Amino acid sequence: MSKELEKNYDPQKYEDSIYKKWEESGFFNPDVCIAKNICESDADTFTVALPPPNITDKLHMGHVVMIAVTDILVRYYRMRGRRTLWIPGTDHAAIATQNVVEKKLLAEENKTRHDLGRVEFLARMQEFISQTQATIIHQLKKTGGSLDWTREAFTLDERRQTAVKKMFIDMYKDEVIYRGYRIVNWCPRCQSTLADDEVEHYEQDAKFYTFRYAKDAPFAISTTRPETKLGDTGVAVNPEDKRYQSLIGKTYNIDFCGVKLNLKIVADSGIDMKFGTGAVGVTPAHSLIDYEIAQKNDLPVKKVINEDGKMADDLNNFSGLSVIEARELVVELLKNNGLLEKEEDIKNNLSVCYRCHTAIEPLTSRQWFIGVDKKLKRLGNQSLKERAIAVAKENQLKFMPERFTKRYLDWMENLHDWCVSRQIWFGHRIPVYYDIFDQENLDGFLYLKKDSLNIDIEKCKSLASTDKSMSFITNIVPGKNSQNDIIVTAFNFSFANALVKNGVIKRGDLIKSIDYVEVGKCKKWEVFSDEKKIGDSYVQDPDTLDTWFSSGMWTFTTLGWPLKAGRAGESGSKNDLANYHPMQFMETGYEILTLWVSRMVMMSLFALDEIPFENVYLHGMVLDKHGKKMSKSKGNGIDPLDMISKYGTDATRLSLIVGSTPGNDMKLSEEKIAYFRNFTNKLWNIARFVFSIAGETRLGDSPELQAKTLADKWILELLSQVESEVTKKIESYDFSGAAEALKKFTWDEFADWYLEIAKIEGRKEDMLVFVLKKLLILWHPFMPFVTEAIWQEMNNERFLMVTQWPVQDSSLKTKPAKKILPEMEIIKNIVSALRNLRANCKISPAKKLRAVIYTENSVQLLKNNLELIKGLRTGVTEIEIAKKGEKISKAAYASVSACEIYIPLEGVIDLKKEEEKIKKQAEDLNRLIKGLEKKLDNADFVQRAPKDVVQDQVDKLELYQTEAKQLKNQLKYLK
RNA sequence: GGGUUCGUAGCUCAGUUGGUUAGAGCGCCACGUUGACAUCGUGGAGGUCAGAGGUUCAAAUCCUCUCGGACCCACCA
Repeated sequence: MSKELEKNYDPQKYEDSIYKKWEESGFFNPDVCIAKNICESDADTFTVALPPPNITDKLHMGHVVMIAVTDILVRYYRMRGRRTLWIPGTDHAAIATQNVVEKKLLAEENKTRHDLGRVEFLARMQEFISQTQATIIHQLKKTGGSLDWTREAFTLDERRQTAVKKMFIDMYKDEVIYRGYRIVNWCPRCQSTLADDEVEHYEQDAKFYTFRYAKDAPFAISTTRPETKLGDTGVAVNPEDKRYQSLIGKTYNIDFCGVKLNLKIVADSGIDMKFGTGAVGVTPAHSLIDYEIAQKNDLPVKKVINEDGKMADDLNNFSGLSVIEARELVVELLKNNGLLEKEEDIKNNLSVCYRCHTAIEPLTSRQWFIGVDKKLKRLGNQSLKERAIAVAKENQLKFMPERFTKRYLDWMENLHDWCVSRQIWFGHRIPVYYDIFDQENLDGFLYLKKDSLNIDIEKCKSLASTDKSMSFITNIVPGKNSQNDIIVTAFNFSFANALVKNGVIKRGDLIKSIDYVEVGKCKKWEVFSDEKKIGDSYVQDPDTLDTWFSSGMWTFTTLGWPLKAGRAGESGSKNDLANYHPMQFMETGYEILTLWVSRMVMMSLFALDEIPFENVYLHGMVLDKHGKKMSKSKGNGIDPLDMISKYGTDATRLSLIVGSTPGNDMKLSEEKIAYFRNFTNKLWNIARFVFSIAGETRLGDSPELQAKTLADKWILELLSQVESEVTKKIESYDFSGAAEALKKFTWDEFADWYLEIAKIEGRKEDMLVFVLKKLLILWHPFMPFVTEAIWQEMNNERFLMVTQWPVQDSSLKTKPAKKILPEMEIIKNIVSALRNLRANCKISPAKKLRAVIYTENSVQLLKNNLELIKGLRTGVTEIEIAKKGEKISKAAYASVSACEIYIPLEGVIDLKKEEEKIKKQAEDLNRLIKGLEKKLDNADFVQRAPKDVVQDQVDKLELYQTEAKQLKNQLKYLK
């Protein structure tokens, strides 16, 4: 009785149930593998953290690449007996996710987050997450990644919150984190700061204005942004510039469009004398470069654009105008007063927010920074930047492909302090607290939640009138302050203090009802994580941390940090940090090398003084078949889940592996995926055939193997070659090459030759089962589902997933020999030649033919394998074999492997046509021969080239000459 | 402006330190359906390796330049 498989492999039928079985087996978890003796407790580790997909994402092809690549290695090393751990999780992606929910809120309820308030808004966020997070996790499981779900993490869950707080506090204590008043990238729409690399640049048409500030100004300046000139506090010139040298150091009081400017002329060698007028208005509050010039020259910083993208209060006519309106007004006034000297069209780069594409405003703001140049005792008196550079230079941290090391180093070397505070609500809130009743300079305001306090307004008014330093506002006009749409009452700190002192409000009640505080004005703060300490007296900083702060900690928070490291060699997740850090591998797209990878390195170095991972493999982008980026708006994206349900996970994954190289973009088409679906089906049918030959009872056994025939020896030899080739290629990250070598063996050798031979020779149960099993093992990392499905059908008790990878015999040659088992090659060559002759002469395969083969040395070999030659679809039913014989005329002739083959053709085809074809072939060959002869006549070549190369050429020439002779013979015999 | 990367058959791409007649899949053409597989088989046509120069006995491969595409970084005040 043989077991029968379905005619076609149906991935839908197997994938989900197999994944469930794997999960239930616990083998994704190294602790279970150790307990069940799949690996030793002190085996080498292979640890990876899955780059956590954003919770708002759907899975895209990039994710599948990442999983396919990593899963190949994870499964491979698991089968090799390493302690293998791959930790899954999701990322809260602060700004991105908040944007999605805010858009939704606006569309569905026409509300902003301020309408809801922080608590209610975060509740909505939570609601949203609970749906989307489940989606992405479900999708991750569909990809077949062998992830240890018992260790699943989320960048904003409770453990990560504890870790982030500790990290912040530790960094603060070491003065790596500091509070600074600096120029930052501000997105007026997101109402938040952005990191430098979250800003994108687009070229646009702009006007370049050249003008004098006023009639009495002794210089003209040029700018594309005249409105910012309201904030100028200086004018910079090149110290070499003779036009302005005499002015350096002087100060001018100027009326610029009705606004008083106090401009000091300073020298800066960075100024290009040839560009514009050679004099640059310095706007410290709204340009990074100007800010730096201002710092060097002690110029004051004057902020003229507010966080809402509108002009500041004290600019008379300009106040409250948008940036664009202000620009138009400035230009108009300049024109009216005859101050505008030039107006040119130029191209310049507009900076926009990478999330919402709103133009960003550089402006000064009080923010939290990570000082990358701060020397740290814990890092041997090196800075984060220095250590992060050193680990890459010392090759502790390796990149694949290597060229990305350079990009990493370039980026690191130019790194500025990193602004980590974000003015959004969704994320890790900064653990900084302010006692607003204990501020030396109480000029800040606090805004109350709508209807949160019942206060006697009249009483407040009378209280306020007693002291000039106290003020309060009610019913603020919406829009004047970006935070105030819902605010009806605001106090300054002095007034709040007075209210508490006079018993109008209880301190705790006041703090509870605060919606927003201008903590930027506070000069004292505390940093701690102690919930009890917070009590009723502190206001927490409203800001949250840059999303990369927490995702930068991913590699060690997923292993339990800040819990103690635990004990290496002992099982259980409490020992993860000791057992599995640093990780061995990180796989991600090259586009976030700087955004994320570099941050993980710094965070890990700070927390543990260890690199987060040893190897970084960067994959390219998946483009559509025309080489365009896949995007939702273009609608050219290929949805991996559609592909998975249509063609199966294995085919989808393989299509992303074969034909792609690390670091390079790849084009993907549905046809390519379909091709690999065909291949999974081919493998399935190989198994189906083996099952039909070998009885069911035998499938589970590991038969004692006996190679009985030539073909048996040949296929085993090939198999062992391919084993070592695949192993080698996986370890050197050549997944495409490994899969191709395997595919070649599977399809071109095993299926096309050996299975056909098996049908003829018969009694191959053991051989077929043996090779099939090996094939399943070798294919498993690449195609986990179909291989496991077949394995399970073979009644194997153990999972294929934890079956041992064949251990390599190190004596095996690394390069496959050109010809394995020459006798088998002779047979194959003859079969090919027979097919070839027939096809060339366009003889229908149905037409039975007779052949005559003359051979000096292989008579016995051919006679032994006569049935093979006849049976392997040559359509030759009668073969005469002899050492030598009489010449045969009017026959197709071929000579391979020292065998002369004749197929009498009289009455079968048009002999004249055939003759012409052969003549043409002979001409081509002669050309090759002449070339080769010339090469061998060249003394330089013969002397200098390696001997084996020369020998190759000599052999080749001989071969050609023989072939040429054969063609002559062909002509001869055709007549 | 600085840097990276790519340009190989009609299409999508391999081609590892220079060394067989530059490979594969799709598509195309011809023939076929044989005891697993039409999601299949056999055979074939198709390339001056973007262009020019150089190094070398030997270049798709190394160097220089040009053209064309993609990307990264910096940035014009």
